[in-house]
Amino acid sequence: MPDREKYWTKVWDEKHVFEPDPLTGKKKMFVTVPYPYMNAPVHVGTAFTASRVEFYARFRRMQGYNVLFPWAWHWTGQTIVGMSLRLKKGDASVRRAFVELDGVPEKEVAKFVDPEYLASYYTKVSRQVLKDTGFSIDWRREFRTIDPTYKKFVEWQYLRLRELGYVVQGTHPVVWCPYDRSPTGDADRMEGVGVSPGEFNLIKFHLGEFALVAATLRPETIYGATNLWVNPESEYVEARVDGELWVVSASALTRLTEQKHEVTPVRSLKGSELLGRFAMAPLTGKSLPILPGRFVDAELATGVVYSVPAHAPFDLMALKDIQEGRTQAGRQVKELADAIRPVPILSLKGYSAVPAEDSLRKHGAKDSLDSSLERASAELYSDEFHRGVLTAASGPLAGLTVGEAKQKSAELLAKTGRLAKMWELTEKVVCRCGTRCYVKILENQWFLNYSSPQWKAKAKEVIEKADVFPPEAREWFYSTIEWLKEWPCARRSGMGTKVPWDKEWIVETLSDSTIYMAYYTLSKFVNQEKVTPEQLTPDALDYVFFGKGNPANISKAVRMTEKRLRELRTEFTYWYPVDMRNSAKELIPNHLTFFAFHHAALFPEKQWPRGFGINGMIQIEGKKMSKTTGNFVTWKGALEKYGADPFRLALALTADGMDDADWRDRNAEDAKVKVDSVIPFVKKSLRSSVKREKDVLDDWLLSTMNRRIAQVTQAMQEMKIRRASAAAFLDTWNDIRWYIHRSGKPRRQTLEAVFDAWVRMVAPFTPFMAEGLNHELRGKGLVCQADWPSLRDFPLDEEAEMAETAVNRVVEDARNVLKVVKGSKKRLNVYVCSDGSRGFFVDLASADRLKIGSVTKKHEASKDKTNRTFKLIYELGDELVKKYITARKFDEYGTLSDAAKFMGKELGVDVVVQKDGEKGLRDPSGRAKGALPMKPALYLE
RNA sequence: GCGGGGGUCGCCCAGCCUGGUCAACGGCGCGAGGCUUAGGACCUCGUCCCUCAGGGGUUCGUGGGUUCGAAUCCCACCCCCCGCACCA
Repeated sequence: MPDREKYWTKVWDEKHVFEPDPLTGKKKMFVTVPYPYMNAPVHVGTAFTASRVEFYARFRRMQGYNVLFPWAWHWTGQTIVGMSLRLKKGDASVRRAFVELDGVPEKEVAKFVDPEYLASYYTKVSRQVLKDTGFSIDWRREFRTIDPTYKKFVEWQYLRLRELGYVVQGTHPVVWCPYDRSPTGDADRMEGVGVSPGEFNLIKFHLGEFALVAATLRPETIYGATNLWVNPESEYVEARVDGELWVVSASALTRLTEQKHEVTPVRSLKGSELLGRFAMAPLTGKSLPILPGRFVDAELATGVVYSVPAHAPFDLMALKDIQEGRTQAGRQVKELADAIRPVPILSLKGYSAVPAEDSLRKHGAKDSLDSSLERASAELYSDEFHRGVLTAASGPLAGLTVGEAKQKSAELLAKTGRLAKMWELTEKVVCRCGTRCYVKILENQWFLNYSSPQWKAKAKEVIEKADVFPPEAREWFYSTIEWLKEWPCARRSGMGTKVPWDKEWIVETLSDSTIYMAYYTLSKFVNQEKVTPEQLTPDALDYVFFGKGNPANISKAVRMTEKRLRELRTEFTYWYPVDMRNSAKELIPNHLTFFAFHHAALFPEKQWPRGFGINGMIQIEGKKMSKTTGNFVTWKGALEKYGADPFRLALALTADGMDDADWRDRNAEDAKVKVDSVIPFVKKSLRSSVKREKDVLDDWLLSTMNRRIAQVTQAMQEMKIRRASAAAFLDTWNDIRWYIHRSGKPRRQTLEAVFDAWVRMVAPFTPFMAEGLNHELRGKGLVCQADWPSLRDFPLDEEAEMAETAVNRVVEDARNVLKVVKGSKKRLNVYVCSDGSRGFFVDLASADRLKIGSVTKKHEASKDKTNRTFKLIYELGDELVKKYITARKFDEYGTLSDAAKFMGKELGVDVVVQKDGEKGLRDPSGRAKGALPMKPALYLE
């Protein structure tokens, strides 16, 4: 860490500048960012999101707000525990990620088998990184989400939510890992990401007194069934299921148990024992042979399927496997298979009568285990679903579309009593631990009832009343609120807070982080050891956060002084509500909306969040950041490579709105060069400056500063960090450069005033450099505590601005001409328009359309310029024209004459400015009379 | 599929809400010149096409439409990104 950064960090620290306490009468600003999850060190994505709040915090502080920017660490949940576990089991990829991507030393990794150690290590590293980056955080309020006091807070929150009826119990199917004994979300899966439970139809085929139970998603094909498939190698069972006798795979039986069916096994048998027997189909009454299907997965649904070879590539192929000898079969079984012909039951344009045959030909599968059959099935099914119509072969389903027939067939089957349902995964799902998952019905789970219309309405109100930056994000919140249903808010495993009334469960991590911002007001006291976990009873917290109850009695009950208790309350009411919460857009559909829901439920309107800031995701060198591809940059890595200020500036300049931010080394290097050259530039400029009276250029620069300050202020208030930082850092710099270039002899007093404002404008972005520069310019005080630049110090001067515009327009026009004109030219004649022409322009621009006639009458001499003048009025634009009309004192001729030397230098020719209508005019080509206001005539010779 | 956001002159991106000031801001890259012992950095200019007078032509995903006038408004279509839940 460079000395400059170390020095100023220490100064900020010693002066406690970022440790705000309630100050009566001072306006406050409470800004937050979601705490990062400590299964990894913070990375540039975290930095991007958090830096937006950091810039905003520093900006608001300079605007005079008492700003609180706290920080904490997210430890709760399954992920950290899961990673520890995987490491313990010797998973090489986790270890590699720790060492190679996160940069953890080997001897530390060894200790990561303890999840709390893992999290504490990353917390330690990340905290230091944030400090080194110069974040203006009040570290006195730091906490981890497994702290006993935090748990007290969450317990209290859930007790109250439950009392309000927002926590309900329910029974739902989940993707389940029997090894972890826990639901398996996408993040926990090795295979089958995105797969969710679906309901399969179980169709019972009579097999003696038993039912051979086949599973299908396509009951509408029942009329095309020619046979049944079982896997000859797999275990099957005869069992009593919900009072009936079923034959299903052994695996199916355990899963049926998990789905709350009543199950008693009778005897097991091998799949092969079923081969060659016949089972009777419902609806059709056909007797269908049971054949060996090697593709049948006993772990999926019932391990029995029925065969529709006309429409299912798998079935047709499996049949051919037997017929062509690829599947071993006894003679009797083979004869049965040989006799089977596909039975088409729907017509499909673009296919022959047996679509599965076409499909097989197209995809060229070699046997029924060929993986291409997956694709073939999906494609054929999609076509059939969208375009297929059931034929007469389907009896009562004839004429229906596949979608309609699906429903109708299920109804018909249900009527015969030969339909049951079973939850199943449409694709194989494997847990990170390597265990195959299935669907389990979880009973008596706890849910947050986001379905409640009243709650939804209130949450919507929270968003409606808050600022949302950028405004496009608002719609996303509304649709999320509409769309949210019951959210399972408790889990069996992982770190976290136990559900206070049901200690078997742990509050799920997205649900324990919804109102914790309130806890920052308390954590200060906890860290100062002024409050213990035991004191944070629900009653005490009711008082602190709701103002409920009698503080005298409560303080006695929890053995805390009443004064202290009231202090906690004061701290909360001072800081709340949250004024700005910023996060990446991916959190809109969950965390940020939950945050709105929970505040709506628990707090009165005046404590609802006031502002939401949303940013895009981070990309690295134009590609998605990803640990698996190694396209990953840690915050620490970037910080050490470029230094705090360049890192911050590069982040600020990356992106605005919900656009994805692209982290590129080049940009960071560029930012470093820029940051490093500010102070030398300022020093050099001041050295070259002179003490003198103000001229029009000084007025121009001061006026331009006014506009920059306004622009930056506005952008910051709208969380347009990129725009703000670009204007503050780069555009202002260019303005100053232009002034120096244009003026030749910059005025010292002007530069001093401008630099003084500039250093304050860039301070939120590059605070270390700014402190250093401020120290050199002012010699004392801290720029982070200085006032934000005031517009009043930089008067607008429209005439000075117009003068610069006039000069630049001439230079631009002349360049155009010089570019086109061949031959060497020595002298540029600039003819400013006559007063008459100016009067005509003014009258024409201010006249309304109908009175143009009288204007032209008044200005006989300028009449033939009417069209060109109108065109010019359009070209200049309303704003400039208005300015021109009001600026009576503006002297175009004087301005351009004064700038003649400058223009000459820029253009490389002598510039002579004259005014049309003056006597002694030198006008060899007769162009002078064509001059218009802000558009002098030019003549090169 | 559903929901949200986008597609702009080599690249990144501003403009779009509130139509004309838009060949379209800014940055990067590239080219020329300056500065410098040299390089880097820095400064200036140029960077869609044509043009010996400040002009003209063709552009803002595609195709239509509204309008005197559309990057901006309307309709349809194509493409990209994000989210879609027992998980941070």
